[in-house]
Amino acid sequence: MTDQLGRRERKKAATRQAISNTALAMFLERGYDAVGIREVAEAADVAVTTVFAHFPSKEALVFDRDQGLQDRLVRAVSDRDPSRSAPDALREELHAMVREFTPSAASPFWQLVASSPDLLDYEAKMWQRHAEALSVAIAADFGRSAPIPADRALAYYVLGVFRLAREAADPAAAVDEIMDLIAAAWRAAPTG
Amino acid sequence: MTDQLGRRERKKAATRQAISNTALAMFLERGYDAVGIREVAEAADVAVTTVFAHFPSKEALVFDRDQGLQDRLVRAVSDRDPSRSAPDALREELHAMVREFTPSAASPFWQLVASSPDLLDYEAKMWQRHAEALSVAIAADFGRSAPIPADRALAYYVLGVFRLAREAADPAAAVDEIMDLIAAAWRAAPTG
DNA sequence: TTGTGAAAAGCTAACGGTTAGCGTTATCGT
DNA sequence: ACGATAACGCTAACCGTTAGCTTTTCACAA
Repeated sequence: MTDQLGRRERKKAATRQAISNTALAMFLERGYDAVGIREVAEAADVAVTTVFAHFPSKEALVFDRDQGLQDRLVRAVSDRDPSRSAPDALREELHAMVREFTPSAASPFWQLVASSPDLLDYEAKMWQRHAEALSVAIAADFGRSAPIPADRALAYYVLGVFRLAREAADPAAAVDEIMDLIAAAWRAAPTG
Repeated sequence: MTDQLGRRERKKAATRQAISNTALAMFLERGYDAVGIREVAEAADVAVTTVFAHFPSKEALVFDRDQGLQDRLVRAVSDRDPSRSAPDALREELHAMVREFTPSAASPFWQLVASSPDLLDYEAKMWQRHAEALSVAIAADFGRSAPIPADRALAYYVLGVFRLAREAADPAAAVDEIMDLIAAAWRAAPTG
């Protein structure tokens, strides 16, 4: 578990963890807007500048955990069983994701995110950052080496399912309803 | 032109115009980031608090002009010649909009917007604010009194065309390419 | 072991957008 | 003419964020 990391990098990672843990705990306890960066730094016993040395923004403190979630859709396309269509693989993955983050069984974490417009905006941009990667995977699925606008559009639509489904009364049903639209659009996309 | 407005409201409107005009001129001349709110207030000869009494944010100063642009897509659906399909009407409207704001013949105003991430974000949110209105119009087109997730998805897709087309090498071709996808999705949407 | 360079962390001070609190003036309805 | 209130102003601050510069801590080689 000591990972062959030098003392230096271990301490750096520890500082980062301490800041992130402290911040998340404070946000969950008192609310995102009610806790300032200066307070977080104070509680973690570091300087404000150190906080920003590890995290590019206040919002990034919150989302330090669920890294890797973003790549699930890309992998669902790229690493799928070749016998399945890409839209089918995406549909299943989206079902799983929505099941985890559905508002009824909402974890405190997602309630926190939902409580702040800043965090919702930041989350939306996190997804958009992966739109390009997903569009490349989709282009490859069509046999293209680079994405055309139609590929980017499909990626944009798939990434939107999560948001739209979360806001729907029945998220699981919404995933199917919307994926039916996307599957139809997929069939209409230029091939080769 | 005096509009039976009282002196009070005329003065208020005049102040608002003065602030907006001054700000936009300064932004265009020196760049959005290089001009601070305090400078704008100074140049317009008002207090900083007065600026924020008229505009909710610095970004809103820039977009005070092109109000009404947002409703074009909603009107394209609601007020169209009944002989045409909604996707066809939207396609034409989107072609017109992309023609006006294409980067080649970009007006200084749109160059200003493109120069600042803050302004691009704000613009994106302006569109999203109209997603609900467009989804209602689309639901009505299907004979529904309230939008279902599929309607919201279609609205989301149509609003995305503008952004995707602007980033494409050939914006006009991209509009057609993407609208073909949307038309296919439209056909797959639940009816009634 | 010691010296050296660099990464990590710290401090101070500020900037720019935004807001709260509170007073002042002008205008409106009666 | 008068009281209510909208519009505006001033001051002072808060908050996220960054620049500039110093100090601590480690890695590595002489």
